[in-house]
Parts: sequence; C-alpha cells; structure tokens
Amino acid sequence: MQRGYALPVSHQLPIVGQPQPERADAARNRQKIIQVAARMIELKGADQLSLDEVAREACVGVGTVYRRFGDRTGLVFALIDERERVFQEAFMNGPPPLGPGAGAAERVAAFLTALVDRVVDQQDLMLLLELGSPKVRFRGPYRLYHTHLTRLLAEVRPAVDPRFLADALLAPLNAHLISYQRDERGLTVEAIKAGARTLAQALTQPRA
Amino acid sequence: MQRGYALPVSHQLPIVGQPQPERADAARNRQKIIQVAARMIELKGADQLSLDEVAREACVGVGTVYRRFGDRTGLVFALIDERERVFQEAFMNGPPPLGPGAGAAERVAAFLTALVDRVVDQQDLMLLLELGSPKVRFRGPYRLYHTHLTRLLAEVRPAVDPRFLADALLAPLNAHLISYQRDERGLTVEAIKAGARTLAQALTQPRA
DNA sequence: GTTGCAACCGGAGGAATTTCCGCTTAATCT
DNA sequence: AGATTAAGCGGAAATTCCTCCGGTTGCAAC
Repeated sequence: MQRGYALPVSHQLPIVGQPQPERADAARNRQKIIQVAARMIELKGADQLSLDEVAREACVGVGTVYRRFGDRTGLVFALIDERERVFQEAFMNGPPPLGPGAGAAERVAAFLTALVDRVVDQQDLMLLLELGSPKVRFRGPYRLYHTHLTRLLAEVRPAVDPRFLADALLAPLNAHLISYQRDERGLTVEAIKAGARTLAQALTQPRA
Repeated sequence: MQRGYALPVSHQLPIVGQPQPERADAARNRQKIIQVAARMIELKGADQLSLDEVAREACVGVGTVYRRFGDRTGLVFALIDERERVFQEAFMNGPPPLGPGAGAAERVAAFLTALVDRVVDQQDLMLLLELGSPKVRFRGPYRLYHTHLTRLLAEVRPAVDPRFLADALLAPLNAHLISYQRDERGLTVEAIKAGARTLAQALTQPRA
C-alpha cells in the first residue's frame, strides 16, 4: 500500500513530491498497525476501535501508533485511503458524467449520487472520520470534494458564493446524517440518492 | 430557571405535564452545577469544559453531575435552554414571517436566517452539542427544527420527501460548518445568511 | 417526633485518548 | 567496520468521560 493520508504526525493531503524516506522498522510497524486495525474493525466494528488495543495486538507501544498516525482520525484516513483514491480518481479523471466531459450541472448530480454510495460503502469509517475536530475533518477528503464542487458551481451559478453552495451540498451527505436517516427515519439509500439529485438540480438551475 | 432539557438521566424534549417533585438537595445541586459550568465556560471557553472539573468546582461528586444531566451533552442542553426556548417560541407562535401567518416558503427562509443567528449566538455550546453521538444530537433542538421544516416543506413541495429536504436545509447550518466557514473561509455571517436564503428559495420553489 | 424508604450523594475506579521522555536502532558517513 | 545521529520505540502517566455502589438524607406518613 502506498503512503496516503497517513503521514506522520499531522493530517495532510497526499504529497506527491519526494516522499522522504521512512525507516524500515517504521514502515514495518505502519503496515502491521494498519493490518491489525483493519482486522479488528472487521471483527468488532469500527466504533469499537481502540488504539490501545490496536497497539497491544500489533505488539507495539501506544506511542508508536500515535507517532505514525497522529491520532485516531489519522489512522482512519489510512484505512480509507485505498477506496478513497479510486473515488477521487473517478470524479477527477474518470469517464463522464462523473468525470470531465459532461456539463457542470450533470456532473454535480453524478458526484452527489456517487458520494452517497461512497459514504454508505464505508459508513463506519466515515462516522469515525466525522468525530474528529473540524480542523481535521475539513482537511481530509472533504477539502477535495469541496474544491471540486466549488469549481463546478462557479460555472453554472456564479451569482452566489460557490464555496457556500459547495458546503451546502456536501453537508446533507455527511455520514452521521445518512446513517440516522437510514436507521431512524427508515429512508432507503435510493431515497437519499433521489434527494441528493433534487438538491443538485435545485442548486444548479440558475434562476432570474 | 425552569426545568428544561436537563431532565435526569436521558435526553428528552421538554415536558410540560406535572413536573414530578425534585428533592431540595437535588435542586440545589442542579443550580450550583449549572452556575459553575456557565462561569467556567465564560472563563475558559466551552471546548475546555470538563465535567470532572465542574464537579470539583461545584463541590459535588462526579456522580451527581452525571445523575442530574446524564452526560456532557445533557449539561449543555441545560445551558442552552433559556435562549432556546425563546427561539422555539418565536418560530412556533411568534409574529410572521418567522411565526405563523406568512407563506410557507417565506417562513422557511425566515427560519433558516434566524437559525444562523441562533447558532452564531451560542456557537461554542452548539459545537459541544454536535459532538454528542447522533442518537443524542438528533434528539435535542434538532428534532423540533426538523419537524417544523418538514411541515412547511410538505405544504410547498410535496413531490419530494420533505423529511430529507428538511435535513438537507438544516445540515448546512450546523455549528461546526458555520464556524469553519467563518474562521477559515472568511465568510461573514451576512454571507452565510444570504446563502441560507438562496437555499431556502431553491428548495421551496416548486418546479415542473 | 419517629420512622421507612426512595432518592440522592460522593468518589473510587475502569476504559480510552493522548503526551512525554529516556533508551534503542537503522541508516549514513568516514 | 566503527562512529554518529536523527528517527524511532515503548510504556508510564496525565487527562477525561462515565459507571457503579455503599452510605446518607430529605420528606411524607403515621
């Protein structure tokens, strides 16, 4: 697995420059920790993820986990990383209507629909991600989503601040809300997607 | 202060029926705890609120705090309570356009605008509120907001599930996001309100 | 007043997160 | 190979949230 979000210490977007070398033992431990964490989540659910336990299970000190991943959110970034790359690739460079080639309005709708799937797909991890402080939360994938939507909205709706609209489109698709809608309100994933499309349509249709 | 959200043990909506008696010592402690908590927040910020410390400062055991308020979120409910009542009264029974008397679309817009003010007004406490688990978060004030909006939206936009739309209107006005937009994106409160109005308009305008 | 008991009290303690720091070791340079 | 050193390591300890339970007390009924 390549190094992704899980850079040492702080939460950063992927760096493509020269990846400064990582000592062999450090790399070994990172692997071990990620594997153990993934297995434990599969076993007992993401909400039961205890870093203490991960450390114990991986036969490393707690300090090692924290140095490698900063905090729990950092570890979750690393666990999400693989599928997240695929998703990002899809809306950045993939085929339309998600990727470039389709109209902005259509791409927004496609993006929101795909995002619902993305959230549902790794719901537990997404929930964990949203537990972090906002400083952290808005750095991860969210930042890229926001940039993407802002660009598209600026094309089609220049009258209103596209940065706000981008947030307004992303906010209803947060993992906690979706999870609540499904579990407590009884909404199906399809219903949520339909709602997302309605949202997209309402905000990309310029008016007088 | 009346008893509001801060009912013993669990998080509930206000009960207007007969308020079952509370022992004198219990009432005394509730007061003391609320006062100490309020003072500590004023002093060191809401994010530094430690229940252990509140207990120590109020000269009661930690257990007492937890029996009275259930958990941190419960205590925050109690602290919010007063202004929250005023706000709820305003959109339930106050003068239009916020209260009844105006058209549904207009009321939605007025509500969202007022909600922005509400969130900004007690931002720190709102942030704390959102930190609780979703089970808790969606019980407090949120539940009432959602019911209110759902009713209004059902009048004006029956084609789409109004419950989803209500969530979609509330989500962008969460305290974490607003705080981020103001601090990091440099958006003014006015800009956020303008965005909220745009949202309201886009979702209350029925289309083909 | 006395009494009975349900409600209440306080704080010890478990679980989890996160910080800190003295020791160890991998990688590099000579 | 040997020396140097920055990076890494592990776990003790501080902090916080929350639960639990043996002892205490307000209060209502007699």
